[in-house]
Amino acid sequence: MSRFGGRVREYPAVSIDRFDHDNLRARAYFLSHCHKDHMKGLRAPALKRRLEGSLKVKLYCSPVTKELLLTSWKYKFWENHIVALEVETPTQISLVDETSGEKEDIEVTLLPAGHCPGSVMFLFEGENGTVLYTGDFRLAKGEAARMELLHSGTRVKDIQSVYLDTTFCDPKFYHIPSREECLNGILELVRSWTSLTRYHVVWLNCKAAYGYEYLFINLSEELGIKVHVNKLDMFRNMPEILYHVTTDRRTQIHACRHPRDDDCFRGNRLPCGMTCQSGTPLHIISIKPSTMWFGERIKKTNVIVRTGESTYRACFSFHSSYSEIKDFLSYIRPVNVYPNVLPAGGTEDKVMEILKPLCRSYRRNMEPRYKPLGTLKRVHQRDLSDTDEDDLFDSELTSARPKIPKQQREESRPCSTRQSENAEGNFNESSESYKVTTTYTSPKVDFMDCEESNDDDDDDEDDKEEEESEINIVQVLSPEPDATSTSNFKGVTSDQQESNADVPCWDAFFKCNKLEESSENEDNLLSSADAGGSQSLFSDSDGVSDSTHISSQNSSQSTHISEQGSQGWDSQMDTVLITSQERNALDFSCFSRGGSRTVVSVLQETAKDSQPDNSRWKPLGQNRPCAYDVACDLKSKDWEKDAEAGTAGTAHVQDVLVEISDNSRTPDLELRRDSQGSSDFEIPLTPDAEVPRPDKLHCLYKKLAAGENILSEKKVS
DNA sequence: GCGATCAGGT
DNA sequence: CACACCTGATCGC
Repeated sequence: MSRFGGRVREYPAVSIDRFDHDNLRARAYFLSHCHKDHMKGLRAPALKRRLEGSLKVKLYCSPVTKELLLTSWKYKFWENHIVALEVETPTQISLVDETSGEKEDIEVTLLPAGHCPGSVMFLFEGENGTVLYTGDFRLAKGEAARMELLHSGTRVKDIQSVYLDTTFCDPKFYHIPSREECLNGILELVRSWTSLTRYHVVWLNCKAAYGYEYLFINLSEELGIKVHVNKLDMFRNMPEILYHVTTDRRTQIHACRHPRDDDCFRGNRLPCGMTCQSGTPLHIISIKPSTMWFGERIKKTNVIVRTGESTYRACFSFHSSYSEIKDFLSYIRPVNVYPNVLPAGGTEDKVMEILKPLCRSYRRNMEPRYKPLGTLKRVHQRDLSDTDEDDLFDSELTSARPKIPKQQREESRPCSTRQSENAEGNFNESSESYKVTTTYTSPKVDFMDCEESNDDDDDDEDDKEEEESEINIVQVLSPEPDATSTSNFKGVTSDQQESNADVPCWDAFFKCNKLEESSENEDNLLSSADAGGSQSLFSDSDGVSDSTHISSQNSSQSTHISEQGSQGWDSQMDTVLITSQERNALDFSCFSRGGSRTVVSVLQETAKDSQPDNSRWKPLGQNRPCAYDVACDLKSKDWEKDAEAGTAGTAHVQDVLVEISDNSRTPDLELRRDSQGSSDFEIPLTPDAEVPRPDKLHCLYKKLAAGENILSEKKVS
């Protein structure tokens, strides 16, 4: 929870996300998003009074935030005092002191924050320097590098201070599965359940807060099932959301709530009261979105955990993980950083210890630090969001780093035409491994801070885990093991392969982006190789493997209110607050659609991170797609393509065999981790050490296994 | 009666 | 583990 006091040191005349106490005297207010902990004092009588006596005081926020806020009658009195600022559009604001007439100009730019609909970061530029207030944010690695307006020319702006969302700024939250992984895990679970019969319904046990909309949208898009919610009037001007939610209870996906909804559920009743449909009792499972995280060295990420007979938890995070935070900050590299949040059990000092080294004000001349080897080969090309390595010896001047060249970004930018052109040639490679998804998973795994390493005994461990699965590991996708679901999966697999073969889509972009990314960042090469290699190298005996899903999907959560008329919903698109023309920015599509009951599994390996994801729908200058635009457009575009191709949609597949992957890859992984700038656990590489090659390592492992002494081969000091 | 705060719950 | 919210109790105005 935010403990930000509302004001930044550089511009004390503005208040952000806090509206009580001293903030009552602010000359301008800013609201980053519509979560209650960022709205303290916003409806207090004291502030209301102040507004009534003022012509000048305004509240600035994104159009979506304004819309959401004003939907509540409690905030209606703000109506004439809110100014919606278009995202990524620098705006000059005069801060006038109404009593003294004193005036100060400031430029503010809203940047998408990926936290919930309408969520933004504020970039302030003025006489006292450039300040970035992140609000709450979830940005995948590399996203900062793609934000045009964080740059000036080709370099990152000189940012004095960052006020940072440090919710998960603790190494124990090292990795949180990407939005796509989580989304697709949920998707496949919901798909498998709801496809059994129409009486199989899912209750998404979501909190009463904005932020789950992209989940609803994507489930609805993929499965053609709208999501039942208690209220949807706040989305009345956001057709891309509105279309996918409903107040009609006769649907198979529910996200409705009730004060005692857990009791409802226990009584086989949905929070909305539904318990049967046309006389037939419903079969309900619940899925509770929860944040799951993984320590640095965990080897697998199960994004779905079965917690009971018919209850599941699904990974879902509104906030950036530790590694994402570090990536972000080390790219921005401000002079100062101030945490907005104290992570659980953490102290300010502890957080600062982590953050300070990523700032320019930090003098690191005490001890020499070496560039980890992994970065050497990509110093010029890597993903610029990578952490500090290549600045290790640099002075402040160099902290303004080149952003990703526009052209490159353009390539990552989904564009339907380009996509279809490229698609076929590209997608095969990254989509060659498919697996029926049957996810075995243990609650322990998911909520554990897995520091256990994925070293040499991976195979053994895997065996062990499979044994465990007999006991406490559950089969997620066939909650009620029955022939139906099982055969369903199998059939699906082949379908999917077919469709993947025919339909240009997700994978095309994946590949496309991979190419893009890989020119900057070797990680993707690795994951790409992994994805391709895993299947042939390690096949599961029964074609069913312990897995997590990943796949398509986008969705940055920050949003505009926007139109996007396409296909089926033109009729709903008539109310539009803002027009963000971004067609051409939109699609990297890859949505399954239509009748496809694809089941895809992705064995995901933690260290791979979410790199590929980032590239797919990055905010790209002014034409950046908003989450919903993207979601919508993706669908429609894909639909079109599917129609053209005459095939069912496809789902993206990127398999990385977790369990196995790693004997041969361990060194790479290690290196990658190092190179991504996590400095918590690793022992720094010896400066001129060579990276062991997989074959060499294999040799070493063999010797180790045989009890031979390998020390003679390596110089040990 | 209202709001702020805290405890407790999900 | 923690988020973001709700409810209910208590306190002060």
